[in-house]
Amino acid sequence: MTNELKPARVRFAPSPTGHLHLGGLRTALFDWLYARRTGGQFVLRIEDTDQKRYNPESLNSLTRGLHWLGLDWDEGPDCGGPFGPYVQSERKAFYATYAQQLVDAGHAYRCYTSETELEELRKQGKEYDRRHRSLTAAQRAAFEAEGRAYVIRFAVPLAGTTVVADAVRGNVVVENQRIPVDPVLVKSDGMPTYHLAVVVDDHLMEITHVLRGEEWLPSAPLHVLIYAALGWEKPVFVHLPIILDPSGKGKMSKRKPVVDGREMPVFVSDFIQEGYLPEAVFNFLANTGWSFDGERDIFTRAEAVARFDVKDISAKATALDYKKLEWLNGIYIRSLAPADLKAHLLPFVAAALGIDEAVLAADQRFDHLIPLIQERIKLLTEAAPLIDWAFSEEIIYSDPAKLVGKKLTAAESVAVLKAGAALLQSVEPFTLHNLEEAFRAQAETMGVKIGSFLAPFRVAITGKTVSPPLFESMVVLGREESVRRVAKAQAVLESYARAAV
RNA sequence: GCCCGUAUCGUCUAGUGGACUAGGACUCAGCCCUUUCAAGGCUGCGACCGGGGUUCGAAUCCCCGUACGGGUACCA
Repeated sequence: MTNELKPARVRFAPSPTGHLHLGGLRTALFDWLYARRTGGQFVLRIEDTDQKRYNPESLNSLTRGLHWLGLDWDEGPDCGGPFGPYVQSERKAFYATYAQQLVDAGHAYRCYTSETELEELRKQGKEYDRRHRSLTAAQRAAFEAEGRAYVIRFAVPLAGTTVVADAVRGNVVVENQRIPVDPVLVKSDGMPTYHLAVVVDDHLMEITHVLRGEEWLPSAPLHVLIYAALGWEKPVFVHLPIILDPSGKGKMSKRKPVVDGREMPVFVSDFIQEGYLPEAVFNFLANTGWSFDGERDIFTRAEAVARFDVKDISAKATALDYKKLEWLNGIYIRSLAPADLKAHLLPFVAAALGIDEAVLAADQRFDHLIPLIQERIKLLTEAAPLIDWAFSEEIIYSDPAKLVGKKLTAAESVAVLKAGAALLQSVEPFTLHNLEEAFRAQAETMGVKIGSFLAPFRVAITGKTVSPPLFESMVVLGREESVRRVAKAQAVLESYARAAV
């Protein structure tokens, strides 16, 4: 298709403080979508300017999460690029240079107020009072002579307004007086704050579109002011709507929300662990805050890339609909070729059953079971409980009453089981078709509805009242084991029937 | 408190002044199919936050109110 959009340079700039969150993943996804749509570049940059909250493990989980979703970047800490380094802690020299430039131009100043002094102000309900904004040379020299630590603060204009041009909201106008009083640009430890670093890096890396969460909108005017003070051209701001807790009240937090009594995943690692397919999460996330069109909910990566545009992003915060995500995951599971589903299922089922992956992979029963459960699961984790019976040595009929078919007495169920056992032994060959034919004929002969007739066998074979299709299950198990289970069930039910009388 | 943003079925959304008796999807209910459970098919319930304007005409534009969300750090 013709590409009418200019190639964009976008970046995903997470801070490595913990696990990658769904909201962060969505931001990364939109970044990627826009870069790919326009034929531009997707840059990964690590914003680790807060050494107190730095968590070295988060970088791994971050790249793992992005790769899992199928996102790739053109420049970043791992692969380098022409605008490196891509880790902010390695870019301190840049920030120092531009901070000094701002100070020299009178747009920023050294503030010697200590954190304890600030704390006292705060206790009195006051904010910073710009006390060092216009120090005389002598005052400044005195502080320096004392060896006092300082921060560099931005001198926010005392009057006027600042306009943030946001691609999804239009112009947001803010009075400069409402911008927080002279925000810190460089901390006393020499590290820049987000505000300085993000502006310097986005400019130096030639970022054209800044996609980030809406929580940044309030500080965007400050950023606009910094761009102006430095004489730089601004990027296009695209503030993405916040992803809300499923209840719709409040941002998603680290705490797992509970839906229908179940705890739902919040970190990307949770989604991986709980059996979600990356394609489904991709599709779902693309639909939160953006939509393919009014009619289709399901689309491929390529289709999303071909249609994505930042101007179509919604400004409305969205509650996470886990039910819909699960439904979508089910759709994607059903669309998988059996071999692919097997590959996805292997680690989950092997772990749940306590079987070695290689052993399970070679087990023919597993192959035969997969098509039987494909349309019955929404999550990969749901497979094991559906097929564990096929791999257990012994079925325990702890509740013999379950072996009784609907509208049947225990004694009648014993008779059913007995008749079926005979069939299991005689059917030749032991195939789906033959079994079904024989059982249906027998049920009719005995005047029992097929559903009731089969119920005792379902429990005998699988130990459960809900299972994959029965005849298929018997075939998977084989004649011998099927006969053995039915015989045991029959014995259990007989003694239960006797006791009941 | 102050600042900013947002406001269509319970949820995700389509809708950019007339094509809207407001469309799709999830959820929920019912029916069909059916060896259980699913899957699938069909049907149904269900919304333009309120009030003022502007206009021949408003879900769509403006104002006020309300509600919700976000921000208000030497965190990002």
